[in-house]
Formats: sequence, structure tokens, C-alpha cells
Amino acid sequence: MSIYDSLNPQQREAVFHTEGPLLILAGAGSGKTRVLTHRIAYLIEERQINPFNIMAITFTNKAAGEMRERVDKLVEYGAESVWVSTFHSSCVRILHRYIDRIGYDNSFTIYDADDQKSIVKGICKRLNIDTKKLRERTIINEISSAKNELISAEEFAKKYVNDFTKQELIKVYKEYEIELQSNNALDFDDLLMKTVELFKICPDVLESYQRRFRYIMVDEYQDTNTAQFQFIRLLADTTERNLCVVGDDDQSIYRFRGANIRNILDFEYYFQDAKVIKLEQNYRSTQNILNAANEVISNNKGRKEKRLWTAEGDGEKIQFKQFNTGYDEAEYIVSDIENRVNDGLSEYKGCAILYRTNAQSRMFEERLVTANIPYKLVGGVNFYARKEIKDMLAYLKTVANGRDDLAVRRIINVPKRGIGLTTIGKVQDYALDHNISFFEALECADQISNIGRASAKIIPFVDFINKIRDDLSSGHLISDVMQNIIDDTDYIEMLKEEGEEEALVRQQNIDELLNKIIDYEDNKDTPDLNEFLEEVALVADIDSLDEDNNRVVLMTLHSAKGLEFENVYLAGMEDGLFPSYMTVTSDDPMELEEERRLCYVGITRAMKRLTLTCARQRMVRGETQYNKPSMFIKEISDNLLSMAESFSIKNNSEDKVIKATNAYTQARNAFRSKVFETRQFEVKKAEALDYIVGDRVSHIKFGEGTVVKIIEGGRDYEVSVDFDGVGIKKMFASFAKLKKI
DNA sequence: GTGCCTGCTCACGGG
DNA sequence: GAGCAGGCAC
Repeated sequence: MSIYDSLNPQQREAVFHTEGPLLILAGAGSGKTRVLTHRIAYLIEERQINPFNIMAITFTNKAAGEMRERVDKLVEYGAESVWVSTFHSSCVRILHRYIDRIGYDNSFTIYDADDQKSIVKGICKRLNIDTKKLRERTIINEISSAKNELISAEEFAKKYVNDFTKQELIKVYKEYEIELQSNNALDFDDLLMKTVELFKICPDVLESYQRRFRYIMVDEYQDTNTAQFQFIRLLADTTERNLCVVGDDDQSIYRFRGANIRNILDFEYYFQDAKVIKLEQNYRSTQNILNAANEVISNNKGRKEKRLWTAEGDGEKIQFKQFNTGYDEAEYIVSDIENRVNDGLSEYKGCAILYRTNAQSRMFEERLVTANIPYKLVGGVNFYARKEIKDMLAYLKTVANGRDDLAVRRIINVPKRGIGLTTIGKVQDYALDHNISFFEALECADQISNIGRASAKIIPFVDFINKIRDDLSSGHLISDVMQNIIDDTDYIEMLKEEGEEEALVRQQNIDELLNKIIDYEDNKDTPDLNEFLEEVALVADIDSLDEDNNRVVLMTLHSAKGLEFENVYLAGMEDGLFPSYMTVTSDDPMELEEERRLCYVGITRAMKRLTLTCARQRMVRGETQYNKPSMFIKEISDNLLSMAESFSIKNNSEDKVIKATNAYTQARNAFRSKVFETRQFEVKKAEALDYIVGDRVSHIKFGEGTVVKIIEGGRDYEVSVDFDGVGIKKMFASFAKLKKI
């Protein structure tokens, strides 16, 4: 009995077809990761391919991590030499080694959306561009789409030379490139674009990677953009052309990010001798759920025909419920989860609430906090985008790459050193005049004319940074250096001055960052600050999701791709929200098709039970909207749906929500601070609790009470407290944050 | 140079 | 509804 016997015939065919281009059209839940991992195992164990010659590319670190884990399990020896990585990390690794060949320093910085905005803002100011007429966001999006299409600033200028409306964009794009290069910085899109550029300019570099990656596999191929396609195409452009791509055109949902669905639809055109294998047997969902998904997606035109089926039964019907308001919707979903868990029908961790926009998460959070249900929110403000974290990273970046002007300017007066905008402007001018970096200009502050006494404030800052650099090069750990920065700058003091409550959360986040640094150091033989900063820049929200935690998961439909849950709630199924207003009113029918694919992704996340909900009226941006049920619901036949009577309003829910808000805001911080855990860094169950049965404790929402029972579970303590005037409540210790009084 | 207030704009999705 | 830029007072 071999490991391949458990595969179905199509899966097996895909695993055994190792030579030449291969397209695997893998429907949702058809076991594509299984195929990929078994294929890697087969290459190594049966075809005696050196693991070093195999490359597997995914979109998220989470997917890469899971693939690595599964390959490790299947392959006895050498699995660690397989290059399993995301597009972006792969590019960073390559650029880190060779980017000096195309005019950058190998210790480059990666700019995120905020950084891009600061740069564009500065440029617009210099060029006298009115950002009210041409928004920064628009400019960044235009530059990003150009880069995704591998259109450089020069090519952009050439292409639109006669387009009156693009003249300002041409100038900004050009300036933007100059500024990034002089800061030795790359944005996300550059990572791909510069790698492709490197491959084209330096054939020897390309060849060395071609020789290494003799077998290439790409997951989620339907979401690749032109730059990613070229990256892969160049690597696979050898006589062997052992390129295997796996994807599902029906799950292509990243058009806004430049994904080109033609990459998958035209694969057979680019690679004429490509073998195509369809995986249609689904191992995840019930037939009712699959039928609903099939019905919805069949309304799209530009797609490859597929029909998902399962050997399992029809299962439950799909629940459809319409409510009067969004509050009622949230209340129903949360109480349904509560009831099912109490009845032993579900576990928290099998439940997911999915929605179209992040803004919808609030109401669910409110209800979940009130119901004392543990949850994990994916998305929202990324951990690494928080102010305090960006400040800390800016210090590290300043230390690592003195050329990153943006980082230096961010922290030169944080905490306050009395160095204001006037001084910064003068230093900036000096730097420009002398063609040196901002930090270098700071180093010779005493030579800058008319800077006056400000140089006395600048010098200690420069000395401080240089001291940190010395520490680092003489072997101090990054975590020690970070701790020194926090201490020496009195950063925590600064936070406290801004407000106690806020400071606490921010301080916890900084501690979390320190933990992450220590974790990084523990896992590396030779920790390197630049490498750490690169890793950190590429972290996505979804990477921190650990499905083993017993919690309800909240996230957007986009984040949910690739995941599965026993019990799924698709909330806000309303025309105008999903499909969004923008797509309904758009002239481009492709937009509605993408929206429908998103719906297909949502439906196919569910294993056993699917609930679709909508509200007649809903507050959106402070305005009440009245919406019809989503057109996608009408695309599902009635016989698949169970339309029980709508949830009635038991009492005036708006009143309740207002009352709950205060407790909610407080409690949310407690919950939120746990949002960014990673697999390595869970806030684990406490070693011991600082209260015992009989102690008086206080809870943020229920007030004071007496501990009546503590049960020690594997993951956490389950504590029962008899709250004064409230009664006995059961809760998890790590969530309840009970304080002994 | 700093801190506060107001008014404005933006609101789909993310590595 | 929220965050941010810009203006204004100290």
C-alpha cells in the first residue's frame, strides 16, 4: 500500500504527470494541496529528483507553511531543501542576493501602503499637484497597476505621451521611482517587477535559478498577475518546462490587485502541449452546498466548465434568513452559534462568519463580546501597520538602512526631541543640495547654515543611532537592541502621556513585537536585522490564523479563500453590499462576474452547514440603507434553501446596543490585543491563575463576583463566577481577564 | 515647536 | 462613522 493509493484517479494522474507543462483545474475542496504535496513526494521518492530542484510557490505565508508541514510528513528525507515560499518572499530572497546588479543596495527596505502614501504626498507637494483633484490613493493604484503589468516609469511616460489626463501621473511615477531608489526602498509590486527586471538584465542569474528550479509548482494560479506570470514563465523557460500550475478560474477574486484571469484561461495557449487535468470530486461539502455553488457560478460566462460533486450525501438544506436590521442579523448568528455549541452540535472553532467588507465585523464583535464567546478577527488594521509598531520598526530600519529617509523622518521627533518641521525641512534641503541621505545630513548638522540651536538637539539623536549600530555590529541581539531603544527613548513614557488605556494596548503590542523578535532569533543560527525586517514586511493578516484554537473566526470572503469550516455564515447577502454597489452600477460585466466568484468562494467554504443572511435595513457610513436580498440568493433554487420565518426582534435592539457600547469598547481592547497571535506566539493559557475558588474577582462587563469553580482544560482554564446581580457565568480565563480584588 | 479643534473626505477586497 | 490634514492659539 503506497501513499498514492488514497488518491482518486484524476489526482493520481496529476501526481504522476511530472514532465512538461501541466494545468490542474482544481475545483474548491477537490484536494489540490494533497495533490501538490503528493506530487512533491513522488518526485523525490519515486523519480529520485533532488529536493533542491523543486520549487513550490503560494500566495500567503500560511499556505506555504502548511505545504511545508505536509511535505515534511510525506517525505522521509530532504524535504527541507524544497523551496516552498510565497511569490513575495521568493523575490526578496533572490533580490537580497543580486539586486546590486541593478543599482540597489542588497540591504533594501520594503515600503508598505502607508509609506507609499507619505512618499506620494511629498512628491505632490513638491510638484504642486492638487491632491484634491488627483488623489494619492488613485496615484498609488495607478502606479501599482502599471508595475503589476511590468510597465516602468519610462514606458508609462511613452505609452501616455499624448494622454492629457495622465501627464501628472507620469511625473509622479517618475519622481516616485527616483525617491524609492535613493531611499534604497522597494514597494510590494517592485519585489516582483525588479526580480523580473533582474532576470532580463542578468541572464546568468536567471540561468542559475533555472538550473536550480527544474520542477516548479504554483498554487492559486488563477490569482497571478502579469508580473508573477512573467516571473514563473522566465524560470520555467528551459527545455524541460516542468511547470505545474494549480488553480480554479472560478475562484479568481483578485482582479483589483492586478490578477489576470487570462493567465489560467489561456495556459494551454502559452504552453501548447500542456496537459490539463480537472479535479471535480469534492471532499469538503455536502451535495446541497455544492449544488448551490454550481448554480450560482454557472451564471458566469467566461469560465471553464466544471461541476463539483461529492460521494457523500445531500446533507442539510441551506439556511436563508432575512432580518429587519444588521443588529438582528448579528444577534441571530451569534445566538445560533451559542445554541449549537451548547447543544453539542458545533464547536466554536468550526464556525466562521464571513462578510464582504471589513466594516461589517464590528457588529459581530459586539455581540460575541457580550455573549462571552471567544473569537478571532482576521484583517482590519494589520499588526505591523500600527503606529507604535511602525515607530519601533522605523528605529530598526534607521539602524539597518541609513538610506531609508522615510524611517528616519518618522522617528526623528518621536518621542519629542524638539526637532520640528522647520528644522527637518532645512536638513532635507541640505541633503538634497549635497546629494546625501537625510541621516547623513543629520550627521553633519553643525555644518548646516541657519539651523541654529537645533543642531544641539540633533547630535544626541545621531549619536544614539550610531551607538545602536555599534552594539549590533559588535554582536548584540536584535531583541536587546530593541529593548535599549524602548528604554533609552522613554517611548513607553510617551505613550502613557497620551492616555493610560490606549498606552496599555500599545505597550502590549510592543511586547508582542519583542516576542516576535526573540522568536525569530531562537529559530535562526545567524539572526540578521535586515532579514527580520524583510520577513516582517511580508506578513499578511491571514498568516496569524491558527485553526486549532477553539474560536469563532470572523473575516472577509477574500481572506477565507483556501479555508474550510463546518458551519459557515455568509452575512450581508444584499444587493448593494454583496454584490457591492460599485459592481452593480459598473458598465463592466466582468466586475459582477468577479463578485459572483467571490460568492462561490464563500459558499464552498462550508463543509456541513451554510447559513445565508441579509437585513432589510442597515446602517452604512452613518446612513440607513434599504437593501433587497442579494441577486446571488435568487440564483439558488428554492428546493436547496430552507426559509424559516425571519428572526423577529425580541426587544428594541438599538437601545441594547447603545448600552452595550461602553462595555464593548473596553472589552474589545482586551480581545483585540489577542488578535495578532501567531502560531509560535500564542498568549498561552496562564501557568497558574492568580485567583482560586472563593476569591472575589472583577470582570470588565459583569462587574464583581465570586469564583465558584475552576476547571483546568488543555488549552485554558474554564472559570465559573457568580457575579453580583448577574448570576453564574462560565468563561475562559485568558479571555475573561478576571482581576482579583 | 506643540497641541487641540474642526472640517473634510473617504468608505471593497490585500501581499 | 472615523481618521486625518490643516488651521489656529499658545
